[in-house]
Amino acid sequence: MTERLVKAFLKPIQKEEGLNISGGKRGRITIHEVASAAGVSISTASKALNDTGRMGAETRERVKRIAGEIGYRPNALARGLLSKRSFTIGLLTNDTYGRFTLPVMAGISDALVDHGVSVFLCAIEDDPALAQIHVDAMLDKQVDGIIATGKRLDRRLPVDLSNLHVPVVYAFTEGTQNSVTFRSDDEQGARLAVEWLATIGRRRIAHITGPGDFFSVRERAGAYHQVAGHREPVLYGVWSESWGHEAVEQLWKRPGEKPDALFCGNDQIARGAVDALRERGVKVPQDVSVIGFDNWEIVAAQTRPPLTTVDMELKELGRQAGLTVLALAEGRPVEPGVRKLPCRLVIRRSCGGRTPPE
Amino acid sequence: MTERLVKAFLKPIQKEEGLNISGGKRGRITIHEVASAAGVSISTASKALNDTGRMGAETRERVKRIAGEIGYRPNALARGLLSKRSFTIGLLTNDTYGRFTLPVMAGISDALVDHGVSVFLCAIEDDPALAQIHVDAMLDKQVDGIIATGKRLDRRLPVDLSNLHVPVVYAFTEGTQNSVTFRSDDEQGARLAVEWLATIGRRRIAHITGPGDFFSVRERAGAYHQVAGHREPVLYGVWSESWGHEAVEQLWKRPGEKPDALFCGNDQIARGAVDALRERGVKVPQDVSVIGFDNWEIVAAQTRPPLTTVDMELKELGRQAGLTVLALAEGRPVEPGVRKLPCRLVIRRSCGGRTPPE
DNA sequence: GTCAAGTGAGAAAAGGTTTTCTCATACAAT
DNA sequence: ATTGTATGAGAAAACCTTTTCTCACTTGAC
Repeated sequence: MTERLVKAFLKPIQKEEGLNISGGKRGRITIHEVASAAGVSISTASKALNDTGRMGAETRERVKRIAGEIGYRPNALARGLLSKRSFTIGLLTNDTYGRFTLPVMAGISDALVDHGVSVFLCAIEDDPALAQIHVDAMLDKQVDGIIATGKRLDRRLPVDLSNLHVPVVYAFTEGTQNSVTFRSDDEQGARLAVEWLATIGRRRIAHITGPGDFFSVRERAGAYHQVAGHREPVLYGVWSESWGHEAVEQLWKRPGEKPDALFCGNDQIARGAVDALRERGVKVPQDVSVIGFDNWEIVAAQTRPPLTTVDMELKELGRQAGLTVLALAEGRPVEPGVRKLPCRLVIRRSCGGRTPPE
Repeated sequence: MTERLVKAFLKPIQKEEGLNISGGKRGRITIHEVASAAGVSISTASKALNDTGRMGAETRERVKRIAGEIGYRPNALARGLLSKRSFTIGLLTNDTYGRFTLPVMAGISDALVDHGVSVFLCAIEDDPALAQIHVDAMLDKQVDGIIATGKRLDRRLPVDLSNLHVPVVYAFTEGTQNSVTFRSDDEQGARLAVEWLATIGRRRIAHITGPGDFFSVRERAGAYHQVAGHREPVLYGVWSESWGHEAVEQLWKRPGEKPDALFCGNDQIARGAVDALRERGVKVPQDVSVIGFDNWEIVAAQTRPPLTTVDMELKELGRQAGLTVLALAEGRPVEPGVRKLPCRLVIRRSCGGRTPPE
C-alpha cells in the first residue's frame, strides 16, 4: 500500500514537468491525471470508469468520483482508434434548400444523440467530384456509417456508395441493390388525401401535380386514379406556385362543371391554386376544397386559408434511418429492402370538414 | 542491402499472419501494408508520403505509387491523436427551419472542404440540456473549433461557450466578450433598399417590419429614418405574410395620400403586402414599389411579381466564419470584435426601375 | 589509408485509451 | 504448515501515425 501511494504521489509531479517541457496543450485532462489523483494505475482507472474488470467497490467509486471532480472526459479519438468505432456518422445530401434534409437530419440527430453519435453534414450539389471528396474525408475520419439522402426518391446521389466498408443507409433517395432504403409511402399519402376529400363530400376531385417523370408524381397520381376514378383530369406541370395558378385557370376555362376539390402535388402548387381561386372569386373551402402535399410549414401555414396537406413524416424517417445505420455499425443484422413509412394527414382549413383543434 | 531486403520480404508474411489471427477488420489498409508492399519501414513510408525526412527520390516515388495503387488512406483518428488536430469543427445552431443555418453551413463547408475539414451539425432547439450534450460530444471528439449560429443577431445560444479550450466563432448570433463575431450589416442593407427606392423616384416610402424588440428591426428602421426621413410611419408587427397583408390594409384605410413604396422588414411581410395590394387593385410595381429583406428564394422568387430584396450574404458570412475558426485553430492571431458584412441588393420586378438581366 | 561529412533508412517513442495477462496478497481448506 | 482459490490491481500490448534519434554506409578530401 505504502509503495503504491508513494508512486501515486510521485507520478503527477513527473507528469507535470513532462507536460511543461513538451509545451503541449495545458489543461487537457487525460486518464493519466485521473489515475494519479486517485492513486491507482491507468488500467485500474480505465476499468473503474468503464465498469469492467475486477476491483473493490470502494476503489471504483473513488476513481469515478475523482474523475468527475477534475472534469475528466475520455478522448474519443484515442478510444475510436482502438475500438474501431468513432461514434460519428455522415449525412450526405444533394438537397441544397434543406426542405427534405433538415427534417431528416433532425430525426437522425434526435435518435442518435442518446448514443453519443455526432453527425457530419455534407451538402454536395450534384457535383460528383465534391461528393467524392466529402465521402473520402468522412471515411478517413472513420465514420461508423453513412446515410444518403436527397430531394427525390427516384434519383441517385452522384457518387457510388455501394462498396464501402462502412454501412450505408438510404433515406428519401434511390438506393442500391441489397441496401436498406427508407422512403415515404406516397401512394398511401395520396390515398389519405383523396379519401379525405371524399369523406367530406367532394365528388369532382381534380389532381394538379408536378412533372410526370417524378416517381412520386406517378405514385400519387396512381393512387388518385384508384380512389377518385377518372372523372377529372390529371394536370402535370412543375413544382411551382405559378403552375398551380395556371392550372386553375385551365380548369376553370374549360366548359362544363368545375371541380369541387383540388388534390395538389405539393404545397406550392396548392398555394398557387388557392390564390387563383380567390382571384376568381371562388371560395376556399366553401366552394372548392384544396389539399396539398409535403406540409412545408412555411408554405402551408401561410396560405390563406392554411392548407390541409399530407406530411411525409421525414423526421421519423430520419430517426429510423439513424437507428438502422447504428444497428448495422454495431453488427446487428438488418434485412435489406425498401421500407415505406406511412404519411399523415394534417388538417387545416383549406378543405372544410372537420377543422383542426386550435 | 541484402539484409535489409530480406527483412523487408519477411515482414509482410508475418504481418499477414498477424492480421488473420487477430481477426481484425479485413481490408483496412494501413501504412503497415504500404511499407510492406514497398519493402521499406513504416517510418520511411510515412516520411515518403508526407514529403518529409531524407530519402532517395526513387524510394519516395515508389512508396507514393504503391500507396496509391493499394488505395491507402491515412487514419485520421490516429493522425489526430498525435497532432492534436482532428480536422473537424462543430456548427451549433438553434435555427430549426434552417433559413439562416443552411446558407451559413454551405459557406463554412465550402471554405473548409479544401482544408480537409468536416463539419458536425448540431441543431439544438433552444434546449440548454441538449445543447450541452452536443457540445460535450463535440469536445470529446476533439473538434478543432466551434461555430455558433442562430436565427437572431441579438440572442445568445442557450449554452456557454466562453471558456472552452477550443476556439469559438459566432456567426449571425450574439457573441461573448472578446470573441469574434460575424454579422450582416443590416443598417447598410436597409440603406441600400431605401436608397434604391429613392433612386427610382419613390418619395413616400413606408416601412412595414417585424417586432420592435429585434435588434435588426431597430437597425433597419434607423437606417430607414435616416434616408427616408419621417414622412411615413413605421409599422411594427410580426414576421408573417398576414402582418404584411394587414399593414397594407391599415395604410390604405388612412385618409390622405398613400405611400408609393413599401420597404418591408422581410420577404414574407413583403409578400403579404404585395398580395394585399393586388387585392386592392393597386399595381405593383407601377403604382407602388415593394422591397423585401432576406432574399429567401422560396418566398421572394415565387411572389408575383418576384421580389426585389436585400440579401444578407449568409454564405459569405459562413465562409469567413469557417476560415476564421480555422485560423484560430492553427494558432494564427485573429483580432476579436464584431465584423459586419455588407448586404447586397437583389433586383427583381417588384420595384420597377431597372429590371434584372434575365 | 584515415577521417569527416553527408546520405538513406530504420528503431523507438509518443499520443490516450482499452484489454488481456500476470502477479501479489489474503484467506480458507487440507 | 502447505496448497489452492479468490480477489484486487498493475504491466504491457494494441490501435495507427508522425517524428526524433540513431545507425550504417558512401563519398570526397587530406
